[in-house]
Amino acid sequence: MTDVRVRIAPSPTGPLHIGTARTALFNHLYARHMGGTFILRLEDTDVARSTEAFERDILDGLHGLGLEWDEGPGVAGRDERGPYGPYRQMARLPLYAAAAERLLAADLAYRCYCTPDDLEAERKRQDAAGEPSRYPGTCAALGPAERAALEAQGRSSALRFRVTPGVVAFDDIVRGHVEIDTSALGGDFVIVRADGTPLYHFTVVVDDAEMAITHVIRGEDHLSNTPKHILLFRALGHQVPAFAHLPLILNPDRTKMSKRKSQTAVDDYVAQGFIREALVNYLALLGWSTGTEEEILALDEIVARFDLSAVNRAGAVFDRERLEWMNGQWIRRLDPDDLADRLLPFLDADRILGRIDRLPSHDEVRAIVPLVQERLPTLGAIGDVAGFLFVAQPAVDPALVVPKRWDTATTADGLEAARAAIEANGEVAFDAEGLEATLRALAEVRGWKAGDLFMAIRVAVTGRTATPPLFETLVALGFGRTLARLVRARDLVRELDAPA
RNA sequence: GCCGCAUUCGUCUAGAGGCCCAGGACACCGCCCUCUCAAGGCGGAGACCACCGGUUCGAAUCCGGUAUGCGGUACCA
Repeated sequence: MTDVRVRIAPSPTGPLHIGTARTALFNHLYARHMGGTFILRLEDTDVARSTEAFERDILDGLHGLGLEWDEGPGVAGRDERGPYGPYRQMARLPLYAAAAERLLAADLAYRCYCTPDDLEAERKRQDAAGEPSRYPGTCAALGPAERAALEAQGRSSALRFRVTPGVVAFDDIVRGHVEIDTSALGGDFVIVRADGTPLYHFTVVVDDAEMAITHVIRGEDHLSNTPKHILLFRALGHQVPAFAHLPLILNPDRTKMSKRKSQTAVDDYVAQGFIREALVNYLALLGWSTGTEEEILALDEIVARFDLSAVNRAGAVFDRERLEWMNGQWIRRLDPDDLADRLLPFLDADRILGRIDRLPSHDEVRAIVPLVQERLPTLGAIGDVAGFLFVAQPAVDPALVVPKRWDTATTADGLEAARAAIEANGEVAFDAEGLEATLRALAEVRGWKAGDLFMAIRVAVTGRTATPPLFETLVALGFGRTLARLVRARDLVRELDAPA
C-alpha cells in the first residue's frame, strides 16, 4: 500500500464553495506531491437539495482552478473514468445496502423502531435533566419476537450501528494524536434511514473503503466525527485510512466561513476577475506555508513544496485584501496576450452593462495591456482603468478638468493650446515621446507647470483624475479622438464662466 | 450541557529550548521615484508570543491548569 489515494467529496447542494475548493486543492497537492491518485466523488444522496446545475458548477469550478482529478465524474464533455466507479453516490446505493446487510448479519448494527417523536421526547428529557444527549439504546436488544410485533404494527425501522465502549485513538497528520471516548459519540447512531437511504457517516466510510482511499484530507469540522468513521471501517473489516484535518476557513468574526458573512462562491470571485493562479496560490497559503518567505507560487511550485504535516492547526480568516494583492501580483506576471484574452470577457460584461459602448478586438486590448497590466487588482477593474477608451464620449465634469492651481480661463486656454500644438504636429508625429516633448515645451513657453497642463488634458480626454500614463493613453485614444475630446472639454470649461 | 480542537502584530504567517526584548507578507502611515493612478524602492508604526503556574542555567517553543474562541454532538452533509 504505497500508492496514495485521496479524494474530494463535494455535495452538489450549492455552488462550489471556497472551503471545498481549498480542501480539493490540498488533496490535489498531496496526491501530486506523492505521485498518488486524486479522486472526485459526488455525494449526492441529499436528493432534495442536490441539483445538476450545482454539480456542473462544482466540476467546472474545480476544473477552472486547474485541479484535475484522476478518477471521477467527467467534466467538459469527458466521461466518468476510473476503476472504482461509479463516482456518484446515488449510483452506489446497492453498495451501501450490501454493506448494511453485512453489518446487520454480524449484529454490528440493528433495526431501530423508535419514531422521531420518541427520539425528540428523549432528547428533551435529557436536556432538561442536564444529561448529554445520546440514543438510550431502546431497540438495541430487541428479540426477534419483539421486532416482529413492532413490524406487525406497521412500524418502519432505521438501521443503527452499535457503538462499542472504549477509546478510539488516531494520529491525525495535522493535529497529532487524538483520543475520543466512544461514550461521547451520542450512542448508537443511525446509518440507514427508515426510508432505506444511507446517511453520510455510513456512505463516506463505505466509499472510502471501496475506493481504497489511503488518506482522508478534509475540514476540521469532521474531526469529532472521525471516531464514528473509524468504528465503521473496523466493523466493515477495512483498513483505517490516515486522517488529516485541515483548519477551517473563517469569517472575519472567526466563525466558520459562511455565505451569510462572506463571499463563499468560487464563481463569484472568478466573475469579479480573480484569476485561478491567485486563487490557488492564496488558498494554498491559508493554513499552510512553505516555511520560507516565498509567497508567490505557481501550482507546480506549490506541489513541489507541499507538506501535509506542516499544515497549521488554527483556523484562518479569509482576507480578501490579501487575495486582491496576490491577484494583482499574478496579473502582472501574465503573458500580455494571455491577459488580453482574459480581459475580453470582462470588457464584454461592461459592454452589456452599458459601461462601455463597444467590445474592442483582441488586438486593441493587447495594445493597451502595457498601460493597464500593473494597474489591475482584478480583471473586473478593466472598465475603471481603461473604459474611457471604448466609449463614444466620456462623462466629463468640467469642474474636475480645472487643475487646483488653475482657473477656468487658464484651463480653457491650456486645452486649446494643447489641441493646437498636437494638431500642428500632425498625425504622423502622434506618438508618446513626441507628445510629451511638445506638451512640455508648450508648458515651458507659457510658464505653466507641466503637471497642471497634463492633468487638465488627462481629465479632458478621460473624465478621470487617475489614468494610465497620459501620452500612451492619448496614443491609444488616437489622433482624431484626442483632438475632439480636447475641443469638447475646452468648451465645457468655457461654459463654466458663462452666466447661468 | 457533553466531547474535541485551537490560541504569535488588525489579518495570513515564520518560529519545532538559547540564533527572538520575535522575522516576512497584506492592510495602514511616511519618504523616494513620478504627468495622475498604480507598480517599485526605502523607512515607520503594529505582538507584554491568551492568562496563571511548573520543568529548565535558559521557554513563543516542553508540562499542567484557567480563560476565550471555534467545531461536533441529527433518520444534514
